[in-house]
Amino acid sequence: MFSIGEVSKRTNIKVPTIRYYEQMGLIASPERSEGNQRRYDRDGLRRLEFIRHARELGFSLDDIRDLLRMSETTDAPCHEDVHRIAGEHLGAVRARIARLKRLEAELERISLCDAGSVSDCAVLETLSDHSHCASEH
Amino acid sequence: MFSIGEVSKRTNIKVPTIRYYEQMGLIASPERSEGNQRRYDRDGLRRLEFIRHARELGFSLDDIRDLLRMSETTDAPCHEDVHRIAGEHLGAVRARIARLKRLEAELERISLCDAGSVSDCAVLETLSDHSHCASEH
DNA sequence: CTTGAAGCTCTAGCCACTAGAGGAATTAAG
DNA sequence: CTTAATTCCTCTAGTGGCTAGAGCTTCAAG
Repeated sequence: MFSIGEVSKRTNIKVPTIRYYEQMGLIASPERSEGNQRRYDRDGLRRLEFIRHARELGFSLDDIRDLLRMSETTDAPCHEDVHRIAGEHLGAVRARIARLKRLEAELERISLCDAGSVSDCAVLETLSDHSHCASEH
Repeated sequence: MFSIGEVSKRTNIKVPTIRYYEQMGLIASPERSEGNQRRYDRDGLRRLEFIRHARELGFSLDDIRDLLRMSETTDAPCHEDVHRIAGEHLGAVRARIARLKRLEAELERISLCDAGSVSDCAVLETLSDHSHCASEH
């Protein structure tokens, strides 16, 4: 049995966040000690690890609720849903990467321009004038 | 003189967002018509374009407040600050790209695995078991 | 002059936490 | 066994960056 602090250390999820997940119905209310403190078992720990991992992958708490529900039942259609959710998410992640790469290029241009030659540095002009952009966005 | 709706169309910033920026002190309160409606001039428009562009580059409203302040004064140290802010931001963007690429790889693995062979599909196991990850995160 | 779109202010909601107050329980040291 | 430090509890409120809606007023086209 683990205290919430233990679980926090093991999962790298902050204590208030664990309580928040409980409140949001992502995890069941765990048993309590005589003094009303939360006590988690291995299963609770696993569930939180699942959640943290899915969060790192960028899934919303709503998605995770679905994924967790699916992970409890083992029917075929549910698993298709898992693939659908992951697939949708993959698209979004790819779009974000593409977008960030454009931003990277522009920021590079901004932050590498010579900071010494003050007056003709185009940083702020770049920020205000869209036509300076290397790519549209 | 442009109405807030005009400005919204020209800058692609939604009307309530423009009012929000005013409330947050990012733009000055514009003149008003006789009937108390906001009227913007070219300068107001430019300022909002600056903001939108900086937002697209991922700067926070706080950063943008600084950048705007700098864009009004033209001293050397300020411009160095611009470079610093942009540089810091570049680092963060690069980190995000790297992280997203790892996620992309993992999501690819999840969403491409055969949805037909149900029972031994490792999607949910992947989500729960960190050791399956191709790279640590 | 009418009507419908667009404007106004104000409050509240969104997500996923995070912070703080004020108090109770647990644990390690002496 | 007692003390002191730490962790835990609940509860409320705040964060960023908007977004939505209610209920009203103003503007512009026909």
